Formats: sequence, C-alpha cells, structure tokens
Amino acid sequence: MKREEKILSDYLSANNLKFTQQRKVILDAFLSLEHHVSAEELYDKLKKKDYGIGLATVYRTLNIFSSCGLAQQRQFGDGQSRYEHEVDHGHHDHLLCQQCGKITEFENKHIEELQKEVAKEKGYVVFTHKLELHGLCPDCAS
Amino acid sequence: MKREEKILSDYLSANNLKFTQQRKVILDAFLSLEHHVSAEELYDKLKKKDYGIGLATVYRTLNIFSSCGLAQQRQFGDGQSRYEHEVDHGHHDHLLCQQCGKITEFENKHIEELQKEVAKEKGYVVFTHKLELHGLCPDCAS
DNA sequence: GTGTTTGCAAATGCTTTGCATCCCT
DNA sequence: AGGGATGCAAAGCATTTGCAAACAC
Repeated sequence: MKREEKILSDYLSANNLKFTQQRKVILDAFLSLEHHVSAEELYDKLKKKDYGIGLATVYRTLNIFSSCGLAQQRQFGDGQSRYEHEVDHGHHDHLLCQQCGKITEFENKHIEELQKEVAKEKGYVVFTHKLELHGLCPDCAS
Repeated sequence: MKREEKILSDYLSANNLKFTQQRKVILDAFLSLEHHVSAEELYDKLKKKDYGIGLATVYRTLNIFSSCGLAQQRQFGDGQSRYEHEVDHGHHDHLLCQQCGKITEFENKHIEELQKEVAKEKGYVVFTHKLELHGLCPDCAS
C-alpha cells in the first residue's frame, strides 16, 4: 500500500470515516496530477474515465486530504483554490507568472530564518507562511 | 484637495470617467477606515450614513481605486478580498493571527533582497510579492 | 445633450449542503 | 444493520453584469 494511502486510511479509521472506492480513485488521480490542481481540474480528469464521481465528492474529498495533511490548500488570487501534495514534498514557496500562469517552486532557508526573526520581534508565534513572487517567467520575460 | 482625491480625479479625467458624488463619498469612507477593509465592511459603513449607495457601486469603485493605485487588493484566504490604502503607506507584508484575525504589518529589507536573488536565480522578473506569516498574535499566544 | 454611472435585481463562478439512496464495515 | 458517503440539484457567498433611470461634463 502506498504511503499516502496509508495516511488516508489511518486518518479515516481514526475518525470513524470510510475508505470508499471514490476516495481511493480521487487519491490516485490527485497524486498522478501535477501540483497546484484545482477541484475542477481533478473532476475533469475523473470525468474522462467515466467513474461517475460528482464534483461535490471531489470537494469533500479534497477537504479530507487537507485535514489529514495529504494536501495543502492555496489561493493564488484567481478565484479558485488549488491543492498541492504535501507528502514527500517539503515546504516551499512560489514564483508566479502573470502572463502565462506558470508556477515555479523555490525554497530559501535564509528567508525563512529572517521570517522567524520578524515574528519574534512582533511577539507572534508563527506556524506557517506563504510567500509569492509575482512577475514574468523566463519565457514571457524575453 | 486631498492628495488621494487628486490622484483619483486625474485618473478619472485621463480615462473619460466622471468624478461622481458616490466616488467621492466612497473615497472618504475608504480613507477613514483602517487598512484591510472588505467591500462589505465599506458598504456597511456607508449604509449607516444613508447615502443610498449600492454594494455594486462599492465594488466598482474599489476596482477603480485598484486601477489608479489608490488601493491594493489582497486575499488572505477567508473567501473575500480586502483592500488597503497604498498612498502614504509603502510596501509591507503581514502577520496574521489565526485565532482573533488580527493583522500586523511589517517590513524587512533584507528579506526583499533575498527574494530578488531567488527570482534572478530562476530567471524570473518580479514586480510584486506577497508574504504572509500565519500564527498567533501576542495576546492569543499567551 | 450625450455618454457614463447608478441602484437594483438577476446572473455568475466557486464551493457547500440537503436529501434520498447506496455502500462500507 | 446502520451510520457514514454519494450524486444530484439546490443553496450559499462574494463579486459582476444588464438595464432603465439619473447624472456629470
């Protein structure tokens, strides 16, 4: 059994929820897609395979994935939520192209240390952060 | 005439738009409120004064403010947009309390320099950025 | 005057919910 | 058997849009 499947399965049984066909199918589709998937995109992918899974179920399932740490929900300002895999995919931030919509990930330990300092100065206890750099990707910039 | 009023007035005439009563009233109310106002909050404030201004007009006007640089639109993930004054209020980032919703601003030149380095490494041209630190404010943390 | 703006209500787009039925455990 | 899960359609929100009347220039 895949690691992600075990995480989901454990979470479900711990909360008296059920490991249904749909949840398994949606998990596989979610993992097979690139990062930053919207509910609609996931639903479209499933529709092609004729599983008869409804959009509402996709939303409900993605919320479960968020709750058990399999996915992280993000909003980049285009009006819809996007979901990212969390397992085997450590924390990172995003570069976003305003023209073509491309999303590039990056990580910078030094920035994160400075964030901690800022939080400390202001007396905050910080659990997570979001950093987005908006501009043009290499292709669109040239 | 206030500086903000001149900015709006210039923008409107440059675009063949009109400086209406409503736009003036909404501008004053916007400036009088704290930062990070939602359209609904601004509308509620105006409703109390019985100007008869509709919510649609508030949205339309806030979009104009965004276009002429008087306001910046932000989404903190609670499902609605918030608008900030931009004039006399340089760039900054945010600390957000998950418990009470308090928003604290900060600025850190060093972090911004590192962001530029990251962008350069990845070949991006960056125009703006958003950095949010999510956690507990001093009051809620204790 | 004329073309923009307004308020209202209706429409939109994303997401959630109610409900009868279905399916895990 | 029984309580959670599903699909569908309807409801909810925040935001936008269509339209006739009102207004700025």
